[in-house]
Amino acid sequence: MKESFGSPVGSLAAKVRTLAPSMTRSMQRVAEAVASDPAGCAALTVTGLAELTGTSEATVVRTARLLGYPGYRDLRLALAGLAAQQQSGRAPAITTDIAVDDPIADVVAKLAYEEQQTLADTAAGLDTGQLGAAVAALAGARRTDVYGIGASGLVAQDLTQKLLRIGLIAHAHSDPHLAVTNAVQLRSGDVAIAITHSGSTGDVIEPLRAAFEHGATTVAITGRPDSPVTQYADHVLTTSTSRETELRPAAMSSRTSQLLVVDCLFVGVAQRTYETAAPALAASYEALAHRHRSTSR
Amino acid sequence: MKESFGSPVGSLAAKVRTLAPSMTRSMQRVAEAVASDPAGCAALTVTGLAELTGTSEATVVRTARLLGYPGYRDLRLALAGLAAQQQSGRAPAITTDIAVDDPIADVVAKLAYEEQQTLADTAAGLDTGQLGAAVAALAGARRTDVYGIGASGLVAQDLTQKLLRIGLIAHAHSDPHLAVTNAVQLRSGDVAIAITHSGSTGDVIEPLRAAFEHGATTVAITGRPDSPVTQYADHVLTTSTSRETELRPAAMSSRTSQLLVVDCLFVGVAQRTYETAAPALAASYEALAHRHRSTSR
DNA sequence: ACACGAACCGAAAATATCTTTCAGAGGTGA
DNA sequence: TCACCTCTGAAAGATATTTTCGGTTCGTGT
Repeated sequence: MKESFGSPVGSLAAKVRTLAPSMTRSMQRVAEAVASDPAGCAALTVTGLAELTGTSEATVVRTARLLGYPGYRDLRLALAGLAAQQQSGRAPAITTDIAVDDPIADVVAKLAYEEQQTLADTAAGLDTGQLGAAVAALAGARRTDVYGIGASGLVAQDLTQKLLRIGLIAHAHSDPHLAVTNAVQLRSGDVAIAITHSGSTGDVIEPLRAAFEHGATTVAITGRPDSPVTQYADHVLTTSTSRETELRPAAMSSRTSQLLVVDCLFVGVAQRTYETAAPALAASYEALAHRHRSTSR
Repeated sequence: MKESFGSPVGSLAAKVRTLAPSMTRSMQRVAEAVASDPAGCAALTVTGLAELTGTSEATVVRTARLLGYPGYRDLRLALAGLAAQQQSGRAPAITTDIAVDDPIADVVAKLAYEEQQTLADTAAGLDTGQLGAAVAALAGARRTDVYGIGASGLVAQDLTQKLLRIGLIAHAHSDPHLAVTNAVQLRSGDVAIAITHSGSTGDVIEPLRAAFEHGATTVAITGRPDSPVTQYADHVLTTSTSRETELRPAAMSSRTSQLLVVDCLFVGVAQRTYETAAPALAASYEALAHRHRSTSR
């Protein structure tokens, strides 16, 4: 650990210019090659660079020394660093929508970027007071019912799976009739959660309303804090709504957003019930282990 | 495969995580050293790194190979690049795990940050060649079956819902018996997709195998590119594996990662079948409209 | 013009670094 | 317990880098 790498990297081009006059002709050729294409040169060995510049290995090493590195090896390392910086400095520029003719690599980048954006927006817009209240209710609930339909139905199931894993009693409903029938069984101390992006999915509002009227604590996870579903919700958790495009329907970003909220609920509840949650998690992990074929390791 | 050198540099930590389980003990030591201090390791020779990790040169080289570089020299170059990037990119603040006594606001921030990280890692690690091949197969398939169990089952359903929306024929199976019974109906030109984080869930492997043996095009979405499931997969899509903690089980990040892959598949297919996909999307949107109560706006 | 010396340059030797091979250690399943 | 198989590091082998050293060029003084 004797040596920090050769000086602030960005200055390489400048250093070449400064030192150029004091260089011999062949060294100048090497220096210029290095300055004009750091990435390319980083891929070359001494011999390669010597050939490229029409000089010898010795000259390459001399140049490296002159530029302030102990030898060619270290110059090369610095070059790789420089190349990486240039690379990353290049614009993120993924501002445009996904187009029909985008190459697949762009699709991946854009989708990832947009979902990241959605997460950031959701986290920023989430009311921690409401979240805390919902967590408290869940942690103390006798049982919990979750309503969701379509894409939101999957989120409802995700939440249910998680809660079951830490020993709580939870059910997900996507059949509106069954949901209502179950909702009327709820009473004070129980929790009902409705998940709907639009906030106006009748099939989800009805069961929440039934639960609300029977005295259960109700929670709505929706992208529209002013929508009908919030009428019957004691606590409203707002998901973010991002601009939807033809190739990226709203369902996609709302799902990401809803899942983050659900995760927050889960972790919050797990914290509050840590004494029972931790062993329950461990137990369910154990139980699954034997369902996996032994792998290569 | 064309793959330029050492792939997008930022993905190194992620690659270490996905590959770690398939590594031997000593290789893991090396990989961990490299991931935790890229800059430091870039300054070391093979011998130095071998000594530091208490292993041999051979092991260091083996590790470099496993990480996808032709040899240690190239790993070292990539490391130097990574170090330079970190240097300039200055790390964000939230590094610690979620603790039992974190206030709820921190939980939100940390979860959002970690999921963003997961997305970035996944995007970086995704092989666009494989993805493109899978998309092509899906776009031309007579029918598609998707297998997934537990948390992955929800992802399977999500994919199915999406494909149905653009007019493709797709089914999600979480019952292993039914899945196999259906799988043997598949034939050349059909597609079967298995989703499993561990890659060794027997109940998901069996149906994929059946489909594979009956000539269907098979795709595996897994976090373990070397796991049993890939034996029967024509195309392997790798999801990222992030460090799991007690309060944030692996299922959480694997789900995020899987969903991104699924979204990419969907958008890719929608692009390829735009002529039919666009009207189908519009139609399903229309069909749902009347199920929503009119809102205040 | 010629001789001399100093700096420059590259071929090849010397050294350092990286890669491969191989045989023993340690573990696993029958 | 034994056979088998994988993991591991020591050492041999291959490359890459650095150093040495003698030939060449170019400028300078006579």
